[in-house]
Amino acid sequence: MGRVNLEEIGRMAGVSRSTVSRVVNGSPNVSPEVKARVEAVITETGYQPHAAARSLASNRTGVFGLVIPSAAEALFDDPYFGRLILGVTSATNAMGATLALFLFDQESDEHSIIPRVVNSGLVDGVIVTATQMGDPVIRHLQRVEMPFVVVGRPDDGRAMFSVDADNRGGARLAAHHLAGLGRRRIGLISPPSNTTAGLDRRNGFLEGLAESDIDIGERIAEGNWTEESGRAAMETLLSAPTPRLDAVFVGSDRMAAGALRAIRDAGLSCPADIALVSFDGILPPDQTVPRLTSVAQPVAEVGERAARLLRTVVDGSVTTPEHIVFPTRLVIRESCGGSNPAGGS
Amino acid sequence: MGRVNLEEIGRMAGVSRSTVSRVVNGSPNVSPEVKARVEAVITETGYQPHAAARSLASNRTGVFGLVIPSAAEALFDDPYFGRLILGVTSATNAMGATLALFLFDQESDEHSIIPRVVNSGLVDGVIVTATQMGDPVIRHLQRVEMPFVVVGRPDDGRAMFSVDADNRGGARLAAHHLAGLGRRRIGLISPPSNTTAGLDRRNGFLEGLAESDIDIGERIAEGNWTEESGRAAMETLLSAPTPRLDAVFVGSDRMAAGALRAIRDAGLSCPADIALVSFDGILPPDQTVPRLTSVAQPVAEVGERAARLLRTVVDGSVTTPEHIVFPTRLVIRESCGGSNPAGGS
DNA sequence: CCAGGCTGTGGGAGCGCTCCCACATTCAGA
DNA sequence: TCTGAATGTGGGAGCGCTCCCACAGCCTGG
Repeated sequence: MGRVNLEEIGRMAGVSRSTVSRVVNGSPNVSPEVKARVEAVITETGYQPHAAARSLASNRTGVFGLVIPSAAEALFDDPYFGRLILGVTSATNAMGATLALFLFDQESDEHSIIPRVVNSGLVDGVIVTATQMGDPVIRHLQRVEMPFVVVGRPDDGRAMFSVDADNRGGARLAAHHLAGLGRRRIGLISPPSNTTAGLDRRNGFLEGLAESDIDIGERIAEGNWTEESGRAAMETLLSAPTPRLDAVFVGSDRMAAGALRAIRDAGLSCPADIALVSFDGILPPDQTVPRLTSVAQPVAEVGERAARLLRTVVDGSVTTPEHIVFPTRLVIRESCGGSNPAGGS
Repeated sequence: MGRVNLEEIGRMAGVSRSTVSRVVNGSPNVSPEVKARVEAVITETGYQPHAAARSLASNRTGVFGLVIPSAAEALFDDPYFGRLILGVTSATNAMGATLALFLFDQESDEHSIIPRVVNSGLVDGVIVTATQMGDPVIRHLQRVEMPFVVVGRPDDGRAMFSVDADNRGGARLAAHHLAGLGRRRIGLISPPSNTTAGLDRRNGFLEGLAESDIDIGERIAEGNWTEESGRAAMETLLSAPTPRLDAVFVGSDRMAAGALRAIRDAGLSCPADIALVSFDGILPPDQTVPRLTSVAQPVAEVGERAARLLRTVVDGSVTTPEHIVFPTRLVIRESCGGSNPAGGS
């Protein structure tokens, strides 16, 4: 079962290299009998086209890159990236493509790897995630005209493709929900404001509060996605002068887990003293007490869609920038102290 | 900055294609002046060798595969895989290689993807993880003579390379520790026994108990790595006829989180009523109350080592199977109720 | 003084494909 | 009947490298 090539398959089937190639690639204009004969030989020999030869000749590799810049260490404690990868691989598997993963645990990696990847023809295109605003990776990709899709909302989004969840709308929902439960002294633990996702959740929430005629006053703190930062932020909010807040929106599940600890450590109860709604809907529900009411975003679907969109960009069937936004929805559990029409989980 | 090739670089530097190739690949027998001249042109043009052309000619791709078969969905809730990927990418980044990720969320993927990957010359070799005993993937890799390294202890390990953590030794430590704290009615929540890691942890623990002259009796249950299975297993142990156990070893951090919930739900306290030691040392400590005493394994190091080992296998500098085992160590926190010499965290 | 080795360089061949054009055959329409 | 398209097939060229051999020039030792 040593490697065979097109020529050899052709010899065995009594046709030429070209005809075998046409069969392999599903080109038209091959007679049914010949096609069947060639396919039989292919199955019999277990023939697989040589990836390098194919991509040298055709200038396509069938490999997509997934780029996760900066702070990889911290990121992997968040189930978000696992889910995203799962979504992307599910799409690439389905379309017979291969996923190459590029993580930068150090700034230096970024500068050495990006040029290598981009100029060596290793990948047909890349999916870029989790970029901070003004991230140089995106500018670099634009400059060299490598096809790419951004996961998230790019800060300068006119000239590129992106797939995002409706952070703004979801955060508004959270505000309305807390207001609807009668809470009035509502606080916010915002995700980092140097990311568009962070900004959108923050602004959407403030917008929602405004619509409910609630003034947030000074009850704003900011975290950096980590559990510890959520705890610290909650502590800050709790130490503010009275009256104490009676509800809080936390910009991510992981930060919410930290915030819950701070609430408990302060001798308070969630949801009785402080109602909490978070964002992501991604933590296994039973991992926290009480279980989190959270705005759920469809992370795996985002990844899947990004991969499929990238393919259309790569093969040129779509050329005008598309911005796909997935809806988010409020999943009500215990931490908000509100009603749960559906019965939970 | 359109693609330039070797020939063109050569023309610009006044030398031949071959000489440029020698410079790029660091071959000897290039005069210093010529080398400097060529390097200048390369820097100036930002030249990068074309990956496909190179691998077509040399039969090497510089791409390593990481294969994670079966049950990907569940797996990504466990920080284990994130850490492993981090370790692997850190090594591949350092050696200028690229990582291709192969996840099988469905059995069917496995059968369609493995042959494609293996026969298309897409990767130089693969790292295979988390295989159940008797997994066909490994046999397939052996049959086609694709270089590979197993993460974990292969059930039939004589003829292959592997990198593992000392599951058995770590579990023995756990047994000795609980025994040393004076606990006598000790139970076990074992990881699945169709994995070598599960078997090793189970056997190591039983071995440690035997060395401490403790009989485990009927106090054994088995989980499947998930938090929920840990909860269910603990429930089973607690519902057994008296006398109730006073300590338990849980085969993974995630299962331990579930077990803690079962203990709490039964109105019992950890560590006062039941001391608990788990395995992995991978969960952020503050994620559980009380914080877990756990046998820590160096997951990222395992991944890093596996990648480096794979490279030596691929380039033929190592040919006799090597089995690398990383030591594990007991990290004492609160859940065992024992002394913590180092003061925590 | 010359055979035989090293050193540095150039260029041919070929890796296994895809792309394109050439060509044979068939078939429709004028 | 003949022209011209549609259909099916073969083969040349070339993608950008690496590998290997050829060869010029120089140095060494008998």
